[in-house]
Amino acid sequence: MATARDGGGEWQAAASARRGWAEGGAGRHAAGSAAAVTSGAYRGDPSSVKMVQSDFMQGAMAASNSGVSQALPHAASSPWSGSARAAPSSPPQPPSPPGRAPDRHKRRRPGLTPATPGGWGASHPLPPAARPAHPAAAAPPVHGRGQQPPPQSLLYSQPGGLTVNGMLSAPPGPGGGGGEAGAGARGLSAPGHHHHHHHHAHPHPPHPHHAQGPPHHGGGGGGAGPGLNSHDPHSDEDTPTSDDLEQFAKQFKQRRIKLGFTQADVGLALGTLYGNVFSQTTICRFEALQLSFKNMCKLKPLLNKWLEEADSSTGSPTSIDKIAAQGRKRKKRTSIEVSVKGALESHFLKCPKPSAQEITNLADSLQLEKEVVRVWFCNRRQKEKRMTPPGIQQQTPDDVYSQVGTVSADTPPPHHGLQTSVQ
DNA sequence: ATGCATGAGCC
DNA sequence: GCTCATGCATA
Repeated sequence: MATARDGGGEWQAAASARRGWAEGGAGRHAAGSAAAVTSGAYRGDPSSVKMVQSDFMQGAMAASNSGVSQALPHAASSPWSGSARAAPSSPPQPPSPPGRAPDRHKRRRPGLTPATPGGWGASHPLPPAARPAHPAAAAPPVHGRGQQPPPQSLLYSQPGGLTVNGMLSAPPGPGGGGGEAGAGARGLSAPGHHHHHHHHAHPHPPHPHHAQGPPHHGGGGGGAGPGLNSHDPHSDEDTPTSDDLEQFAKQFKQRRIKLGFTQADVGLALGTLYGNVFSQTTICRFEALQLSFKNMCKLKPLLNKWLEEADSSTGSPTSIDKIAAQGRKRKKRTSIEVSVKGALESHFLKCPKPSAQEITNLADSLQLEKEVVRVWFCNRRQKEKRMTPPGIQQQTPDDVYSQVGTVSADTPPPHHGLQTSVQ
């Protein structure tokens, strides 16, 4: 027990074999002594799982599956915004399964099911108070979570079958033109100066590891006066500034909540509207600015459209299901012990990018699988690149009565456990 | 809300 | 093997 071992090694089912997790790894993970445990027992039942979770509102996330995004390759590599390394030559070519021929290698194509009747694990116990008479077109959260979804027959899941409109193939962006907005822009500028994207020719971020200079958070001094910006953001379809993104994210969250939608609802709705489904996680991270700048830029237009849709509440019944999870199983999440985590962080401070050998040593000394350690470092680095470093808190307009200490002198709490209320 | 994980694309 | 986008599973 308490080992990183899987409950029988079955989680590796379908395509996971690629990583060799279950192949050669079977013998080496005697790891878990005390360093890491895989909490809970895995459920190898692809059909019975999902929907078991959710105490509050996370129901819909069960429905989201990685297979979806894979089915829409153009979703991952922002076609409208220049991407540093995302297929520069991939046209917004919507539906063409064979069209992805130019792929070099590893491109798995999950046998996607047309639609899953029970896929909509749906959402949430809507707070009656928060649910206005706005049955937005996006995600009609009318039926309870355990209930049968209405016999919808809308299929959009198939890459070739979707194309609800022409919008998919015609992103509002500059297309291939504005290709420079991408990676280089991640370095946020200090408030007061708008960063001008000067793409770095080399993969060296100007700042090794420290706060990405998150723009001022509405806090400001003195009071409830939000007169921070003279201009009105959230209207630009082109490369927004980090400040714009912050504003938009905040506003988006407000609206979303007012309309009574959960993050999961939105993620699903994006799928129904544009064919790109997103999980609760992603929406959450967007709102919290915990994505890379580039990623934020990519998502913003989508969310903006959703807002418009939801706002106008065009009562067009557009609920659909999404593709269900395939047999693909996932490695059980390793739970790294606190002390071990501390050790990892120490090493990270000294060396954010340890060599393979170092990783091996570290893994050995910590009694973790090498992969776990490697992934940990990857994730750690990624975290460093987020727009908003953990610890800062975005205050909602409700928090205008902040401390009287004027221009902030206190240290913000390490984490915010306070949400606006319902999710 | 977040930690660990997967996978595409790249080098 | 890395980065980056993304999400399942979990706290």
